[in-house]
Amino acid sequence: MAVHKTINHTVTCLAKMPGIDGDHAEFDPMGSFKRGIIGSLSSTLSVEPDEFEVPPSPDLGDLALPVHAEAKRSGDTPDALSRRLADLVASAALDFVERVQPVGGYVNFFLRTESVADAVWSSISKLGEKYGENPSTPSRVIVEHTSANPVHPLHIGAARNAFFGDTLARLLRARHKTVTTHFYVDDTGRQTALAALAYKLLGEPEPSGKPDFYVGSLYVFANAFVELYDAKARLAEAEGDEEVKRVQSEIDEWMGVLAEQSKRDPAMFEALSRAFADLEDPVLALNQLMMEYEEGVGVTVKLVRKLVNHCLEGFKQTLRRANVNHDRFYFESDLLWDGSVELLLEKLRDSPYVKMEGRSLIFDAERAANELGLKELFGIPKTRVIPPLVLTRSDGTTLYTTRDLAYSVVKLSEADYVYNIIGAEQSTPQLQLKVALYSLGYKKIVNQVHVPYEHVELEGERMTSRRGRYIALDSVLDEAFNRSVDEVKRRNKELDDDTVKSIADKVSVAAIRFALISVNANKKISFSWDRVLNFESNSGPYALYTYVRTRSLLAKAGDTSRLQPDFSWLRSQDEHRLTVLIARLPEVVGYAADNLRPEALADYVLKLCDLFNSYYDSTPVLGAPDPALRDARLGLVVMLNRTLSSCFSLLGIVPPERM
RNA sequence: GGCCCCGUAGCUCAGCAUGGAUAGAGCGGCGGCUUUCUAAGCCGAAGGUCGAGGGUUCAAAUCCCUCCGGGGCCGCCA
Repeated sequence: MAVHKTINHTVTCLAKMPGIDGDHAEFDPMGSFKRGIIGSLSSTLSVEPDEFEVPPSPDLGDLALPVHAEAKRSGDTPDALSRRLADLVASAALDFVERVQPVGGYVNFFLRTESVADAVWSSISKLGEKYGENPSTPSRVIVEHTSANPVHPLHIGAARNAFFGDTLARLLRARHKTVTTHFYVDDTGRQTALAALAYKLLGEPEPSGKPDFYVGSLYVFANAFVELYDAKARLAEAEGDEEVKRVQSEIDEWMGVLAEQSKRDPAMFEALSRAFADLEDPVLALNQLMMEYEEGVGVTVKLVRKLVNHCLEGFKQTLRRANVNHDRFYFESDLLWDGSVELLLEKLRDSPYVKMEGRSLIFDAERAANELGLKELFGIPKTRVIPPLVLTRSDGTTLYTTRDLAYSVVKLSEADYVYNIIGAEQSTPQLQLKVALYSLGYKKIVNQVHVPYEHVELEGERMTSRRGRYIALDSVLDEAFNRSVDEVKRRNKELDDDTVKSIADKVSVAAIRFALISVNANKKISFSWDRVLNFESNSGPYALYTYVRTRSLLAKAGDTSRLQPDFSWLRSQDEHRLTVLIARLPEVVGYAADNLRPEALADYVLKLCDLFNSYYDSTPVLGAPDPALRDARLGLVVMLNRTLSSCFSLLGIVPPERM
């Protein structure tokens, strides 16, 4: 076909131009156009592809090259320079450039719809579901995410972490990185010991109900009983009215927690209040359990691992439901038992930046950072003071960050880059960790990045797992599912129950993932049901709905596999804009992955949907007045369908065939 | 007190990395659209001292400084 000759001609031409990577042209149509333009300017000016901008309005073109800076360098006026460059590009008569226009210091390029569509069509024909991938330098990457303490169900805040990490991993794979996702199981801390203590007191029964919820209940009770014991002891020794008042209010607070939790699980409350009352000293029992687990004492190891695995089983069920995947669960305790932590502690004890204070070991991160020039290396201001890091408790047991040092060494031995999705409140310890490891000679730690995210708040307060005050991801999934079932039934009365459920399942996950991923990670999210159950514009379900419209069109069109559209028929503004936007997917993927900003992809999806829905409303596809026009529009729908599918797969959502 | 993050329309958010062309969406409110491919949709009008003030620049929501408001962290939680 003539059309296909044109495509191949365009692509080969680009591939032969200096500095153009043939393989890359196949992945990134827009990039190849930029390179083509750069080629036509090369006699006068050297331009990088990323100097191009997207004009603020499509009326100004599809690509813009700002020349203010160059004009300043060369002593030209921006106006004169942009006119000169525009003439240069025009005289090159690039077949994909419809028009070049110099406007106030910019050179604006209007691309030919047909050329862009041909390039995307060719790319999609070759790549299929890989369209959107944007290869970069290959490297091994570990993304650690979720990593919630295995003592309570995943709440909606942990879900934000999980969705962010999972989406980032998908984006990095689209950059052709070799990605391994890790869930770091913090099974050695005080939190786990609390739940384990309660579990032991009950005689290690099989959990009733979903296991992570069962463990979560143990944890809230254990924590409350221990806090109460501790507070009461302090009350006995409290001096002065103010002190007494303060401790008393703490006691009231924990009594309140017990009351709330006992309503949820009266039987467990009864059993545990007796068991804790019988304990001579719960704090002592707790510390002993913690110590035994760190030392690897057989019965304790069995107990804690059993409890932790119950909780992880619950996590896995929930995460599977939400399409979140982890390649590996890494147990923190293993690092203690195989001597990795001790090895690091030995090195640290010899470090000039470490000293004993009282009975605990302290690392002077500020001095280390200053003497080794690490603030500059890590890109933080010189004025930022890094507080000292406590490495061991007075009883010799380790703290979270200390164990995390050993874990970081493991991760860096297995990957070139490490992204840790961890709450913003841990910025300081994460920085201390980098300084400590660098000071011990682990220079590769510069490649470990703490990716901070802010919390999901509940009615203006932080959710607290310790007090049992949180919204579980399971509850949100359930609620969204029920709501989706209603909506699907209302619109599709003829569907059988299984189909309805299958659709509702996809819609609900899309709603939640989309809602949480579309807000920049360093902004707090205030949880509201309205937000996560939003099925209208700017939502996951809206995007799915748009996709379903394309599905439905394609299904009605019959077999499109041999479609050979002549895109010269695409002449409307909407068609042009849609085509150009579709062609931008690879660069959006590149941007989102490289800048750790998955929300950019969500934003892109919404733009595509808005444009298409408006087009759909105004323009008949199947009923187009001419068969060739129909095929061209159908071809556009095929490309949009492919583009949305690729986006969904990157966002971890699965589109239904109808809804 | 020191440090980190946030502050854009009534509400929820894009845009800020690499300054650039009239600051964009959605929700809510207002007014319309369904004999036509799924109305979870579309179209229209309204709504902004980009927290405040200074500075750098031909050009600042974007960079720098100060201040205000909210959140977080600051020695044995994670």
